[in-house]
Amino acid sequence: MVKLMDAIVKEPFDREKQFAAKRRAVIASAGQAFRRKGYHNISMVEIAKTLGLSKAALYYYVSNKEEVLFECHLMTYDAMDAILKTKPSSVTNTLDYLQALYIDFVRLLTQSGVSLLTDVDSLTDDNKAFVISRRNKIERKIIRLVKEGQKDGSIRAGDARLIVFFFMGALNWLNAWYDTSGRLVDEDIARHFGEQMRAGIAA
Amino acid sequence: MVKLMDAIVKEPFDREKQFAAKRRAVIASAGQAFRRKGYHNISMVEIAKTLGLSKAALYYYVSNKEEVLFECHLMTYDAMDAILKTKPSSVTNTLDYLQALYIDFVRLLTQSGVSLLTDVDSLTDDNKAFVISRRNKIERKIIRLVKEGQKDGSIRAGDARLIVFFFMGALNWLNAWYDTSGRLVDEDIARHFGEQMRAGIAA
DNA sequence: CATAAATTTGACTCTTGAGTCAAATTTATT
DNA sequence: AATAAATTTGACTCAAGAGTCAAATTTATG
Repeated sequence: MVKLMDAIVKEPFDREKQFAAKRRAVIASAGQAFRRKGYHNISMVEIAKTLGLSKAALYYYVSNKEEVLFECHLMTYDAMDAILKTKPSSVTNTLDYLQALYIDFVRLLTQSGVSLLTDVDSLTDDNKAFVISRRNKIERKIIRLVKEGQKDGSIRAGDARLIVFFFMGALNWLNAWYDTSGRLVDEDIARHFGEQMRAGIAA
Repeated sequence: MVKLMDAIVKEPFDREKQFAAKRRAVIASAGQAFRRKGYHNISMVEIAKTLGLSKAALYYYVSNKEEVLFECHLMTYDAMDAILKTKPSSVTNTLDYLQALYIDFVRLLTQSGVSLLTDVDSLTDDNKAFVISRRNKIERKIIRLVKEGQKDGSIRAGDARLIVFFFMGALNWLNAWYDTSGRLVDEDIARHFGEQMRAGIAA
């Protein structure tokens, strides 16, 4: 068995970096599993074995299962925030910009290992609240963009919240079928989703 | 506490009907709970208490938890099949028909207690396969419709499968946020989703 | 190559929740 | 009211999986 963890060794040998990197690898790998089978259908032992570790070793990097789920969510929202920081490249209108963002979101979910997790209800109340607030923050940002687009005439009228829920739903659902329909090319999905999203809201 | 089960008494007194009705009530109530908190975050005891029963009584109607989840899925797909049986009312083109179907789907999810369940991975392999095959059947039917629409010129070109995944995703995701955003009116959601779906695929 | 810190492990404990069952209770019917 | 079937229950068993810990092993560095 190839031990995933071996790959991560950094050079001058910084213990903290090493540890942090392995920890990240643990979270990421667990995230994959959570997405594929669901949080409760995957055990810590399985997660450990996938990485070539024993359960006890896993707990050296992580203090409990829920923490892992929590950090998975954080990783995803960090990545989305990063995309949202991108400024509109030039004179494009809001619709164009929104479409570009959306395509980046799709790419994030298909190409990187990052996934939009669902099992929010399995989180502690505190963590759940935190994760939801981050999601809301992103949602609000996009809603604001839609409203702008409605002002500058590039996006058609209608409840901005519903408009956003619709296409963000399509995005969220991606993870549910993406794994199992291999014959679709990532970039094709991104392009197509970008177009269908745009057509759905263009003025 | 109001015992939900009391409401269901039928008249001439048919034992089988009575039993079947209560059983359905159990499944439906459990389905609500599954949707709200997730299959694994709700115990059989909780489901029982919601109905004013003890766990043991619950097991009089149902042989195990997984069976309940399975039947929830079946109920949903039955309802969707029923909608899909609706023939296009008159001379409308395929796009109009598809939009009408879609609006009915949204209504199904917002107005009735029926919900699109996610925890497919918590099912037995057999049941999982069965449920997925039913979902695929529905998906294929809709894909076929899209292709028809592309032929008759009402729907724009593009990979029919991706087109369907997109708007069905928006639909699936409804359940995730619907509960918690009460200020939206059901019929508004249906109308809006219908429009955005149509605009996204119209030729 | 000695050593101290970092990492890993096997073998545990403990909790939660699914599922069972014999006995108690309720109900429709005579 | 008596009774037989249907329904409900309390009090169990059992398995799975999360989390712990002292001891063993590996590793970077002098």
